Amino acid sequence: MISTSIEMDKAAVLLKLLGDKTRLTMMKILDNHDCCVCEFVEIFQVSQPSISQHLRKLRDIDLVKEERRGQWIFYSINKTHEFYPFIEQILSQLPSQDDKLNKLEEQGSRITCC
Amino acid sequence: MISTSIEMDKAAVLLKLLGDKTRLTMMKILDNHDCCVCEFVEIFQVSQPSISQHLRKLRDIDLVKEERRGQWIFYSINKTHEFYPFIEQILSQLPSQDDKLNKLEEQGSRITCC
DNA sequence: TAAGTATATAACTATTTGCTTATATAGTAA
DNA sequence: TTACTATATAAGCAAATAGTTATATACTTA
Repeated sequence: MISTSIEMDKAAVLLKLLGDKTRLTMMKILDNHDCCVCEFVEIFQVSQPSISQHLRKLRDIDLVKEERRGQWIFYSINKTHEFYPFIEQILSQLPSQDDKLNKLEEQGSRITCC
Repeated sequence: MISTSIEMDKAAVLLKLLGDKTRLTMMKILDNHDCCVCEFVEIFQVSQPSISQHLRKLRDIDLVKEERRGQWIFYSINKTHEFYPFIEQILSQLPSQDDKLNKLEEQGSRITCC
């Protein structure tokens, strides 16, 4: 059946996107907090373009939204995505990543940046 | 925390494995039925080595088990896997792939082979 | 035993991926 | 305006991926 086939296609695409530790952690964080690019750069200790490219992949299929706030661009989860319930159910089974944001806060990186 | 990090690692590895349409469909089928290699070859219309290689990846992290039955080697889901509940919850949200096995049955491929 | 069938592995290839550095774009503030 | 900050994009590269064909292994059956 065509609809079935399309859904498996879409599911595989989503799972592949989540099948990268950086993106998976991003999504887990974004599920509870909006974040800007520079925060992710700090958290993952990779280059800013690398973070931008991960976010672009997530944005390209509408999993996340971007919103400019002054100098910064904040990313948030798109909870209206057709597949958000699917994604959410996966994310809910992962350990909280709040410690990473807390660490930023302690460093002052969260406040400085956003 | 190290344990958290390890779990995100493992989850990403699992999701990456599921993030391939062939393997995802295999897992969905195996969740309800044992299958042998030649059935998958018929279903996916790719070469036998390609199927063997996908199954090997799934077996390498113990997601599936193999069992010889006479001339054939049957694969089944390893329901005792530490992460099986995680996997199962994903698979449960996918459309049934039974039509693919039914089609084999109609062709006589299922009976002939296994 | 020899021939046939099922599966695994090896070797190769084209494509995709995730990273990097360099640069472009866009907003902020002096 | 000019300098600065935040982000995106381009280009290039090494590694990973998924497929192929050729071949090896292992069981079945005559």
